Amino acid sequence: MASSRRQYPFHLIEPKWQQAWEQQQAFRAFNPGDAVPEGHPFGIRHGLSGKVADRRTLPGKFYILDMFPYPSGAGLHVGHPEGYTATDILARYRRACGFNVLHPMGWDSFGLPAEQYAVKTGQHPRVTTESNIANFTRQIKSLGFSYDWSRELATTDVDYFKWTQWIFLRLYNSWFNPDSNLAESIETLKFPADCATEEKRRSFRDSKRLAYVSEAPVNWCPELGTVLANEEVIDGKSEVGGYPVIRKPMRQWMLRITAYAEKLLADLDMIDWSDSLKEMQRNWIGRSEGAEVDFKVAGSDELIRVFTTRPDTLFGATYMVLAPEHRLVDEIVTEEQCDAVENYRAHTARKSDLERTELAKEKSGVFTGAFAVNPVNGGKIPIWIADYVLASYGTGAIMAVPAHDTRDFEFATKFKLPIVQVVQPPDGKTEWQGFTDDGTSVNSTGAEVSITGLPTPDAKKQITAWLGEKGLGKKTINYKLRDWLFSRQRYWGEPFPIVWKKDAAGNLYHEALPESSLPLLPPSLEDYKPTADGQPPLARAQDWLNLPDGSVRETNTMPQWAGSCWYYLRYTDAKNAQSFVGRDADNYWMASNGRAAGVDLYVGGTEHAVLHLLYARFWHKVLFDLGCVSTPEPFFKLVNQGIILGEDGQKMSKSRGNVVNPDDVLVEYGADAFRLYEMFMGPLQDTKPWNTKGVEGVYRFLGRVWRLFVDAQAETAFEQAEATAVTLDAGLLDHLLLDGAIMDVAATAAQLKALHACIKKVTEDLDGMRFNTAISAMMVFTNEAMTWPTKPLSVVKLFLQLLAPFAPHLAEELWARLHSTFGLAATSLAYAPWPKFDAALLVESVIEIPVQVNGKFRDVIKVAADADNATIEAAAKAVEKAQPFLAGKTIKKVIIVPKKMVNLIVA
RNA sequence: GCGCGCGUGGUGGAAUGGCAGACACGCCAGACUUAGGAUCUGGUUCCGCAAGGAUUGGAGGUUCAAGUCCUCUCGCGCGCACCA
Repeated sequence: MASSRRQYPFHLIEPKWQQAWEQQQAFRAFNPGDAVPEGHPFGIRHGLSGKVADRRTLPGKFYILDMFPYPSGAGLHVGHPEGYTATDILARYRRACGFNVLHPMGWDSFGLPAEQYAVKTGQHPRVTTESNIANFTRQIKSLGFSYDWSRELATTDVDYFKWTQWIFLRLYNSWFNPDSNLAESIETLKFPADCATEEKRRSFRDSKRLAYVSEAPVNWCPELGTVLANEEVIDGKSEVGGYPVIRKPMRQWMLRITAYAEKLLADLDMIDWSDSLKEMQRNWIGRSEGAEVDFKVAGSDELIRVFTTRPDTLFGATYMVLAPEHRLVDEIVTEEQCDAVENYRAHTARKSDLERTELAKEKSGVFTGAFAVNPVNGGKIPIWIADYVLASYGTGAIMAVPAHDTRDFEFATKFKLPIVQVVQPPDGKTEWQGFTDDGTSVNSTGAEVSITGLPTPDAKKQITAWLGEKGLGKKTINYKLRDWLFSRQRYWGEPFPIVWKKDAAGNLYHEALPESSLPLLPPSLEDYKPTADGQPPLARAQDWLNLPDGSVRETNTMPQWAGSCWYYLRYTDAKNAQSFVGRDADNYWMASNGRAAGVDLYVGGTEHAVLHLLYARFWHKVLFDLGCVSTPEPFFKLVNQGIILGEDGQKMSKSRGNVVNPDDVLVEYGADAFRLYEMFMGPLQDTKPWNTKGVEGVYRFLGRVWRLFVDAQAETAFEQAEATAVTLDAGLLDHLLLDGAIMDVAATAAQLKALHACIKKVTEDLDGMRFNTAISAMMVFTNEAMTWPTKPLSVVKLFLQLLAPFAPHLAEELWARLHSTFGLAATSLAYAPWPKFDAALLVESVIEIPVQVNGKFRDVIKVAADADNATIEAAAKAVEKAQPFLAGKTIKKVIIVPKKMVNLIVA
């Protein structure tokens, strides 16, 4: 701090305006039906002051959303405000353009760290969470973001998670009807004829719900005493602490996201996300088209169904592989092979999924002793088990075509299994062994069917059709996407509104609580650890757990993703007590704006490219099918901000000691400089290193803007007054006077041109989210304006409007001073109409045109803007610097691009 | 391995197929100054005294004209990764 003199008194200006905005609720967004308070700047701008707004009188909406943060104990890092600054600039810009802007902030506040702290200290997670939220709020507010804080929410708010639980009940009470291709109420489900008893009907219904129960292996960490999400497990160890994690089957709640695989894939086409992001979602969904084919087991009635994307290679199937867990393994294994198979299965069962994939570069497997019959040619092929076939994908069994599949090729090579060519590569030179691309079928003729000679796509079609006719197989689509494991054995999450009961036969079954019983609060506990026998912490609360009628509550809680799946909807109607979101609010804020629909702009880190964004799209689509929301997609345009690296170009981390704390930067340079620097570093989407010298650069720019407006002598007086003042308050700013060169005079043509060039550039760059070049345009303007002997009021005023979204505090202060000095009516800068540039002012009468000789730049000529080609050609030929290259040569051709350039082609 | 993206001064980065390096950092020189780590002015891609030449990872190509379009290649980053 002591290192240098302040460029300008941001330490007084910034708190002053932050308070003013808060007092005025300047950035409150109004819903249809809201009364706009008398004198609110939004009301004044739009003629709604003191009136009740409705859809007809409200201007068009613009919904700009940040991914809400998890309020960690570490506080904000410089990566958070990068996206927040970008959205804030755009929110302020859109407001100035006349939109009704929704720009909210909230907290993704359930989560493991607060719970682990609770386990260690006994401190209730809510206490930790609230103090972290308070710290995040302070930091975010100190940056001057124009959030509508009246809509603030936290996923841990009872009024919020009540509705998260409500949405869960909607999922629970719905099924996906393949005929309508929609989620529907479970009441519309038709029972098959054999569902005679209530038990059977219940079990059938439960098997169709979008939220259902299954036994699935989970990542259990005995040391931490908790289950971890897949993304919390790295190399078989817990991300926190590095303790071993084992796979353990447990009763789990699942959400049937796979029912939406096709819609989640297809609807990517209607939204404006980056190609790479869409690609990540497509990869995750992993659609693949192929066929299911049934193979008979020789000497048995059993059929083994395989999935293949290459039915055209069926004639080349020389063996078959089942996943070790495949249910038919026990049925078909021969006595001699029994021990070997059992050993192998036991061995793979001990491996985690990770070990099975990453460590098993070398193929392994065991022969079962059984054989299958290839349906196309009757050939007997051996059946193996191997862990390179996954039980969870396709049918858990494959036909192996070693000639044309890399994995099968490796396996066959290792175990000396036959390799038969059935595809000829298109060019004769390519080796057919291991050739996996399209080619022409060969050696593919059987007694009943032949595809020899057909190109791969035709061969696929033909063989699939034949299989279908014979009832041996059919065209199938498979997805990598799995159903979503939705339960966690934790305390600090939403409890499931579910109870367990026993039927007459003593079988457990689940039942939803009625909506009227929501919210279901978690019990208070002394100890947040799981029980000794591994039950989730909620099982400790006996009073809570056991209901008077003998039923028992579900003890799992929902994962952190649950709350973030719908928070953007709640923001539109954050205080609604009757509904998760009101129909009018949803209709207004999520309306189409003439394009797809939903949130107009969503900005956040790429780490949520798949999980959060896929989960939220899924919930949204279910709610859409059920008629609860009006749009099929939640987020129309999505932008990922890049990562900010440390000054050393490395990822910021405590251990490297290269973490930049926004609080420190703010003390030294102020919020406006911080915001400006975050945007000036480079394109929003890029990864880029922090550089404190760069902050100083934009800080100096703000200082130049300050000196453009403020009288130098008055500033010296102000500094002396400040030095002797007992208390520092904004009143000291009244010592400042505007620079005398700012006058209410007509602007020169050059001044107007500089201004309007700046308006044009800043406007276009804001529309394209090119913040760095917009800032550079304002620097260019300032550098030029510094040289002006007089600074016309009309020009510098408009410049402040351009600056306002970027450096709102400084702009507001100078705006207010300008208005008071010239006796103008005080208007709110935040709602002042965005300036329009006048293209006529940018037109030059004389323009410079580059002259090239043989495509090489030699000089520029100055000609009238409307000069004809003959004039330009003559001028170009006369250019002095071109003469040495023209001498003694004939000009063969002259290329003139009007107003752009001249190219003289010589021989 | 597959997919996506990116390679421009000492640095961050600009450039609808038409004057490469805007703007900023850093550096150099000067002015003001007791002082400068404030401010202001000028310079700053490389080679060359200059004229001029070279130059956007590398090699080809298309074009009157290529950082920009095409092909190949090298390097970096991200994502997925035995998905049949």
